[in-house]
Amino acid sequence: MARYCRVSAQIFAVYLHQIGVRTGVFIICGRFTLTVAPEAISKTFRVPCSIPYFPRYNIAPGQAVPVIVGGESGRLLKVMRWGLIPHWAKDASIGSRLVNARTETVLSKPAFRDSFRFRRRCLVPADGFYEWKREGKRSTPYRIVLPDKEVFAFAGLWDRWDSSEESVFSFAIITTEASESMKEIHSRMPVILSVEEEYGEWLEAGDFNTLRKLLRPYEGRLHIYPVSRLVNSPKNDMPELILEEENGEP
DNA sequence: CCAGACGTTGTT
DNA sequence: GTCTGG
DNA sequence: CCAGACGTTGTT
DNA sequence: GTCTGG
Repeated sequence: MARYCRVSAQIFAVYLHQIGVRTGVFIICGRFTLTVAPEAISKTFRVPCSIPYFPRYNIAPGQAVPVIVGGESGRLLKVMRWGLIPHWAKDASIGSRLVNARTETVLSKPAFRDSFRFRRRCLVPADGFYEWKREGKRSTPYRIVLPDKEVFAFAGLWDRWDSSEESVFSFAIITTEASESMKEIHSRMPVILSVEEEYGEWLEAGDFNTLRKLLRPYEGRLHIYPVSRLVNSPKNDMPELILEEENGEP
């Protein structure tokens, strides 16, 4: 088994560049966390995973993110940009608006339906995500994790965009209405998949009923807790962002 | 026919 | 106010 | 999601 | 690329 070491942000950026994620046109960036080791991703999603160990506490749209896609020869981990650029787009900037896709309309929207139909579906590994609760003018960030903080996946869609200069792979995260526990914070939530059967179905199923069944609010137990406002800025990416605050409102 | 959009979120 | 970038 | 920009010219 | 609006 290969061993991984923690690498600097600079080295990680170089690595992303090497595997085809260009920093020029976009990049390097909802919000969610992915702090687990590559071994955990590999084990949970049954996919070869050779990315360096680089915990991320504040992943924002526009950034390069590892996702899992299905393929003829099995699952594959691929780094993509968050913010789907449809293959027909004239320029990449549309991606900054296609960060989420609604479950309710995913089959009818031109930007998403082909990805849904033609198996350009992906799993987006995460071990938590942020939502902001609005209270008047104030908004407070919360982090949502599974009970044991284990890694899970958002249901995603991806596409490939080709310009004369480059090919960009990008994805969007599917949303649905909030579950009972999430409604305290927010009216919507990402689609969460957390067991192997769901992973397989989302990547490989051809039947729309099977797929739509997966796109429901997550009713399992969630741990929801307020975090530091430092998370507001995508520039901040450090372990302190996911600490439990002592007295409720941070 | 061509032109223009193609998306979600939340708030007023 | 609204869009783009992260 | 939030933060930050919101512009053009010409020159290095 | 494909649909909607004019």
